[in-house]
Amino acid sequence: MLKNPIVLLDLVNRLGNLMRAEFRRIGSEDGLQPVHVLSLLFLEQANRFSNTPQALAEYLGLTKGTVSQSLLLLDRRGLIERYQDEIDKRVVRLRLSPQGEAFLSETNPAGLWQTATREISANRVRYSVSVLRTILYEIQNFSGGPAFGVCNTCVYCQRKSQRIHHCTWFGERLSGPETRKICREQVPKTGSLSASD
Amino acid sequence: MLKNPIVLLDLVNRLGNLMRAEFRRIGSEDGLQPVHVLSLLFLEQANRFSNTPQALAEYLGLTKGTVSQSLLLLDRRGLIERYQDEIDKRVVRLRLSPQGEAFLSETNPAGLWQTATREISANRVRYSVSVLRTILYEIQNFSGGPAFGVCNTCVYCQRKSQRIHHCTWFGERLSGPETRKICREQVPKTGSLSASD
DNA sequence: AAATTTTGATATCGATTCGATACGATAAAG
DNA sequence: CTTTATCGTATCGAATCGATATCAAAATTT
Repeated sequence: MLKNPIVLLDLVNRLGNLMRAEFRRIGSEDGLQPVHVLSLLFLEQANRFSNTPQALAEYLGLTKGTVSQSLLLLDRRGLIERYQDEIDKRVVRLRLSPQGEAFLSETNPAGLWQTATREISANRVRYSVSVLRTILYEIQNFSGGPAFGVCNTCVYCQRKSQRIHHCTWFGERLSGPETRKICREQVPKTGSLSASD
Repeated sequence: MLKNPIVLLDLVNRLGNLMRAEFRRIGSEDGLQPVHVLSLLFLEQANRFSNTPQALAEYLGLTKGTVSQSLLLLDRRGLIERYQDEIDKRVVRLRLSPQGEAFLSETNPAGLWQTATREISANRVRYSVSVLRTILYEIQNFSGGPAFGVCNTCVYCQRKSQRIHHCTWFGERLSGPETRKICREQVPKTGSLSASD
């Protein structure tokens, strides 16, 4: 009999393929490839420690050279903006341009997914998220790359008061909204990996 | 706050990207691209109603022309065998060649995934499978393509006796092992979508 | 039974991705 | 100050991929 983890892998692959096809459809009107849509979605979610070409390359599992080309295209189309980092001048920071944000809100690449998950209870979604996140974290352990988790489920994220959080990894203050973005240095709290969070 | 279904989508995308990179690594020694490894994995699992170029194209979310090229390469490398269907002579059937099977067993493309899921309980895997399968089925409803589920969780799969099953869709007998492969016409039983199966 | 339409698969072509490699600029280490 | 490492970009060749056209077989209609 097929081992259940393999069935799960098959589902992840297939859902990935389907969403890839959906992103292709979404982007085709504007001449964008799936990788471009994925890049825009990433930049929408990445926090200020993770909005670099390098981080995007790790997120997509591609080389930085390849990603550099995709970013060039997005820049030419005016969908993203690139600017130099103040402190480390080798680093390029990325953000969505107003057009990029408009593209996402108009096309809503996740629309199909949202429709498909409408009837699924929040509990079941949360449970699945915790399982997949555990797997992601394990894969990161074995293959070295960052896991890219949501900031507020990270061991380094400390809540100082109602509104103020602090990241003990980067040693910086975080606003509330910032703690809901995804970060390349995220290390999940053990509690956030269980089904009961 | 980010809606949980979006977090789940992000995880599926990211895991898909990572496994894609892993498949690239696996195939690189033999000059195979990720899509080729995915194709071999599909053929390993597809039942005899689903081992055609068309089904593979739907599974991968690619056009049949594109898939035809990939299959040509796999054929040239001797990893798959193609043969004409007896009844419908337009249809080409696909199967792994001995070399193809050897490739999968030697490289074990799912190895990283198996390692990463080792510590996760069978229950949690099953639960996640049921959630993702529900989503997959919903996406199929909206976008038209087949869902590719495991045969024995299908409404058309009837158990006649200890060893004999029957598919009321294709109207053919099925052996036990056959009911554990994936089929393009699979329609999940409602019970198999709940968390309690 | 003949003509039409549909379906499965392949071939060709151009655009684009992607990895490998090399390169330049900045930062860090010694 | 020299060396080394890191981040990003540029170039090139191989390969994917979609669009379109074509071919053959089956299904449908007339």
